[in-house]
Amino acid sequence: MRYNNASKFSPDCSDCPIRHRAVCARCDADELDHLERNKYYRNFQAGQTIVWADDRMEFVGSVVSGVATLTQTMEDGRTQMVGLLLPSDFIGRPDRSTAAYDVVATTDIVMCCFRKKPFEKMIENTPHIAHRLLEMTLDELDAAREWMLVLGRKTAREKIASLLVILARRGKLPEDVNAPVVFDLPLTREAMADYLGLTLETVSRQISALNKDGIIELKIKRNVTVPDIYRLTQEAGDDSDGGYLN
Amino acid sequence: MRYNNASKFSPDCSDCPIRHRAVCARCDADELDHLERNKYYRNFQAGQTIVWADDRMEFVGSVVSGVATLTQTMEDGRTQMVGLLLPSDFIGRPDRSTAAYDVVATTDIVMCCFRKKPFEKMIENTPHIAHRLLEMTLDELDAAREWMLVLGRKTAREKIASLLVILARRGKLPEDVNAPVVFDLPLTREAMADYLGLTLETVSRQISALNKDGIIELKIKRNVTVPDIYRLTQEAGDDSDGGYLN
DNA sequence: CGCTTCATTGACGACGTTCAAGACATGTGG
DNA sequence: CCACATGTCTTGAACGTCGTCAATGAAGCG
Repeated sequence: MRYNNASKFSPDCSDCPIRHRAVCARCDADELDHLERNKYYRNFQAGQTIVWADDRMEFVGSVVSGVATLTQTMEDGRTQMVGLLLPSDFIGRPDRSTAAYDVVATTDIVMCCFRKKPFEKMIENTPHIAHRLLEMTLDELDAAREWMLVLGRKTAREKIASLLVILARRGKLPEDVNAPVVFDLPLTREAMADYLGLTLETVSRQISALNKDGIIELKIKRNVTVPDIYRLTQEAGDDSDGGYLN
Repeated sequence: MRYNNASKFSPDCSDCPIRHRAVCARCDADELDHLERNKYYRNFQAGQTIVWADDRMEFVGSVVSGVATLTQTMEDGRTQMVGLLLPSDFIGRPDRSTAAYDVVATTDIVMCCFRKKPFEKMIENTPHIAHRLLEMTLDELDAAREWMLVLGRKTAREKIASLLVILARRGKLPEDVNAPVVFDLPLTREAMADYLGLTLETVSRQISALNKDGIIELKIKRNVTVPDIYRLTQEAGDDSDGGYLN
């Protein structure tokens, strides 16, 4: 949406919108300087595949703006999304030459990239990067495990509510916990289905049901208003109200 | 089974059965020396809870022998296993004071432990440990994502077959890929159900079906013979035959 | 305007859950 | 040695959630 070409970004890391959350979060001025000299921006359009599973991966990088997905596909075509990449999330694994999953941009997206070899050297020489990368990986592992509960044990309605809770929280600061939340869905019904282990028809039906029950309000198909986050959280089955995961 | 008390282990890391796979795998002699002075062994019996979710975690450690599970439980009692911990796997997260999940021993188990504070210092001072821990965490993340596909998109029969493939491979070297594999199930039907997002009845039925179809052979309830791993792999839906994940 | 993509809704059926009974193995006490 | 209890597993029958197949609607675009 905003930021649909790389030139909109200054090369100055200190202005970067993901400065304090990305893999560079713990770096000091010197380290940032070094990153600055090696980084380059890349743009991808909505729907474009950023990386193909099993292909050689010659770069790694952070999502600066936009949304991407990690998906896995079986030979008969069944697909499961295994990661949702939002701004500040990291793509690519050091020490591995090929990608394990497809990475697809679901909106226009800007990435801050590094060639893989130099980045691996930086990890070795810059403990702050290595440390932050471990921290982020552990957070992703927690998120994946949270999602395993959703996939394995929740009903269709709870699954939809769980996804909406995540999307509603991400981006919003927890200050106005009780204020209505409005946001656009960055995913199609099919992508949501792939995330939740459902069919797109079931996703559609459950969203309609939540709408009818007043848990959410849909004016336009992709725009959601959540009048009461707490009720939505209850529908998700996560009734331990206060706690936000990260 | 073997190793049901700590005294069976020499304090010498170089004799350790998980020496080359655990968090210490990359350490040199000096570093190992330091670990040796700080480690201590702990035993847990089958069924015993090693860590309770949300409890304070004052140690971290590696599974030396035996099997443990990570599980998550909803208020209404639904539970989902989110990790299966086999020898060399690591328990505990540096930089976090409380456990995120229940950790339960499903067999008698021996762990090689470190108090948390000293271990965090060692991570900072010993890049080999930090690096290996990142590597292991990335592997766990891949395993979790693999499991998300199982939970979200596979049928009950494929789920059971997937679990059996993992258990059959782990421990066996891939040299005799085509030889029959025999092993004991370290999990009850209920634990398998919790792993797979099924009920224990469905697990039982599908195991019986695989037995009837000759994919596996059950003489005793907990002992499985796999005459042809390739057929089992096909039943799991992972027909890209050769590739073992790690 | 037709074409494509995305979403909604209905009818029907399959797969897995739920509820229930019983089998099997192990251990305890009379 | 048997009676009885307990935990684990198996099997059956009925039900319900969600998937499948299909038709229709809504929005964007050349």
